[in-house]
Amino acid sequence: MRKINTHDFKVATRTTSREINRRIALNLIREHQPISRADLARRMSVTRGVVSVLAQELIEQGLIYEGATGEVTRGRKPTFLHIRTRDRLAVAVDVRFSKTYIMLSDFSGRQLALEIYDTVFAPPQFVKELSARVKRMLKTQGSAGVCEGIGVVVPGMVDHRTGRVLNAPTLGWRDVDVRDKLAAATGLPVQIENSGRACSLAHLWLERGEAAATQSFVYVSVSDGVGVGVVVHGELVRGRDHIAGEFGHMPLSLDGPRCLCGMTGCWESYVSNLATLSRYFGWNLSKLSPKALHEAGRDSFNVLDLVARARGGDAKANAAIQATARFLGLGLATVVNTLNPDSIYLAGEITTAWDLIEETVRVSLAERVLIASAEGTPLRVSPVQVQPRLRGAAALIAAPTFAAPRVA
Amino acid sequence: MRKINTHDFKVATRTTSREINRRIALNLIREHQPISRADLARRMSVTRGVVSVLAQELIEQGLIYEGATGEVTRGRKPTFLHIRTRDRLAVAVDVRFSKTYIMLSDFSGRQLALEIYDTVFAPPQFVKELSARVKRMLKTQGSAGVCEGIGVVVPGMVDHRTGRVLNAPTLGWRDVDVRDKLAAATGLPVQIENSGRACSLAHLWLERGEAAATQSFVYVSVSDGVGVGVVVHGELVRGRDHIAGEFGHMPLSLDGPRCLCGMTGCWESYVSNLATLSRYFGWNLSKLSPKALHEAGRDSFNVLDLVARARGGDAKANAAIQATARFLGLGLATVVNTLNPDSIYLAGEITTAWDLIEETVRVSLAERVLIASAEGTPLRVSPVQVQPRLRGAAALIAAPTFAAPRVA
DNA sequence: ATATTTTGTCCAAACTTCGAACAAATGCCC
DNA sequence: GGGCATTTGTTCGAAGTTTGGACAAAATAT
Repeated sequence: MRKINTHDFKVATRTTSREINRRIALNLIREHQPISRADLARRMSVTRGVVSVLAQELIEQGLIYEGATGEVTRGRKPTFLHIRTRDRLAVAVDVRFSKTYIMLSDFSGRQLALEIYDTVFAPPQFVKELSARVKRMLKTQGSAGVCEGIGVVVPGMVDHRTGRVLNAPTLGWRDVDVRDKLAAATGLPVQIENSGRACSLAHLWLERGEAAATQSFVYVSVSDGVGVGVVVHGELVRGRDHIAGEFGHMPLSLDGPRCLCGMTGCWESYVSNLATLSRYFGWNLSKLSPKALHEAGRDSFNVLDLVARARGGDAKANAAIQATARFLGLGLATVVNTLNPDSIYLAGEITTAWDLIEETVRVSLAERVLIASAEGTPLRVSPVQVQPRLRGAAALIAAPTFAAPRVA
Repeated sequence: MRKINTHDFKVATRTTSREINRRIALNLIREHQPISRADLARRMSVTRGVVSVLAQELIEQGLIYEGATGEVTRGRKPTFLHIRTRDRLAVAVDVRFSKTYIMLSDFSGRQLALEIYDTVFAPPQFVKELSARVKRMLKTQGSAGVCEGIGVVVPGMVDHRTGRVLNAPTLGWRDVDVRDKLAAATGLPVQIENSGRACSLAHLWLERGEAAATQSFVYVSVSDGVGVGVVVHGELVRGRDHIAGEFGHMPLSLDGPRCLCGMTGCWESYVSNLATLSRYFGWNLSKLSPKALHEAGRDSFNVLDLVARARGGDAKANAAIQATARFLGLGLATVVNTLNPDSIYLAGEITTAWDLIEETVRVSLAERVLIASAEGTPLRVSPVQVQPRLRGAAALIAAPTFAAPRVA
């Protein structure tokens, strides 16, 4: 039950009904393709006549196409409808401390090309280098279709509306305009988003199958920091100042370990890769300088190695991982108690040890969850190889095509 | 940008546009009444012809009525349209440990009658007593209009969909069916909701003026416990297990004081009325038995008295209040970091000392908020006398009349 | 008195969905 | 092979919408 915003509403015109139904049809085709008009009509509970017109319009708009005819036991063979995603392209960019990733993707999130290079930090050079590489990639690899925009994912706080990077400590960026500069250099529309939120967008817009059914979920990505994307009622929550989802900096204990953000006791300071490694090596985070902390995090030995040692029987490694798992669960309990999502998705290096830590996470989660039924909140691990950040960047461009029309 | 739920959508029919626009018109009339058709047409950017038809239908449905003609400098005088709320009634019930409150309210949340009696705990007797009183109240005071339902607010966890009280520790209720029993006894539709969430509903649906503009806010009610209602994009978040909003039990420090819920270090255990009083009297909560805790909370000396002493120059009283204010701000920081609402509304006895504590709350909030702009999140105190819980109960019944139609 | 302005209604045009009829395509049965 | 049933996809009139403009009514300004 949504309240109408009397300061920002949209009245229905005589074409609104058609717009709504066209968009519903598009999403049903996306989910059930290949699908016939008759089948679509049954799913929508409208007459085949209406679907015929809707399909015609979607074909004219280039959003779907007619494919082969299907087989049925009796009667006229249906002509199948398909989503046109193959030749609609997006460039996805993931800027990280060490490397910048450029992926050419189609609108279904499928990877067509991938390029990795050392991140350039100075914003003007960053834009110059990136736009040159994007243009080259589109020239050599983009013959399959038309590129409709560039999605950029940044580890830090981003004002998605204005396209400015408010604060990305690992890159050393403060209030930097990336979107407009990059748009000017490439001539393509650019969208920019925080990495945690981008991952949730990837899940919301590009995931297929049963996972696509949840309209309210939280995506928690644990790596150098803890990135979180919150999706409520099928919509990403960005918030007044575009910082919604920063669960990483809620306190587990106000006087806990020192966090990179400058505060103490943040969830992130208990579960980040650095925290996990610190437990193993016995580092005292509060005593290390910020610079030393960063270098420690970039060390050649990382959490994946630690997981390997734990699997190899290293008890100390396992203990470090289990401790992280425990704090992961305790923090997730707050996510469950406050947002009570349909499910929680986890990503990051530590999740490669999911079989080792699931029990510990669940037990500690249950410890601080208020009612028993909420202990059953599904926890799902999103596999590392799907590159949620890059897919999220692509989703920034692809999503508007499939979103519900704004109404009332 | 909302994703369409392909498993639960609603196609547009030929009457959908009209439904949408009728509902928009209704809400605009509600906000700007008295308002003429012509003015409404300008606000909606549609022709007066359309508004004429919409208004006619709303009149036939009994949702609005024509009032006096207005004054205008030139031209034909407009006939004003008004919302019909005076003769549409709801019964609001607030069940608390000591007393049960019954309010007869119109659809604008205005109080027509109020009855207070000692709470009956045994569920069957509770329903019997309550339904008898409701019926009597409607007979004696309800001549002004038609009662369209009963809204019940309970201090505990509630499954709003099934109408069951999952767990209300202060009442000693576990998995009790209230809604259907009460509906059967009175013959009226019954809605039931948790008190924190109900307060946010009151704010969302019954507040007038600028406060009504925020579509994303958090309502924090501090009394025996901490009740929180989360509204995102104009819609209350209930969650998978109907526990969304339980910020009261997120940890500030995992090894903090014992909470009534059985866990330790919950925000509630730092800022509840009991916690504030304990600081003043030097109680050790962890050592008191649950029963003693309850009795301490029911003592004759309460937070209002403590505030009075602080105003009177009692330094110890002031210190206790300031400590609570500090923890209030630290907890609110997590609300800001995770949901980043447009504004936060505060209620409860402690807010009567807002002039004394605002600075402390703001400073500690700023301490743990991630970016400077978010420190400016408006904190507003909702005055005690407006009875947010009872208004929330009324909102449960009144809201469906004004909600946006479900579409796509 | 007349002109001007504003409100509210009315009507044809354009655009929807809805329901039913119809043509096309295919398999089954004799 | 011919008829029949079944399914798909299109077409068309009916009914419900907004759109844009015309028009009457009502009130003030000149």
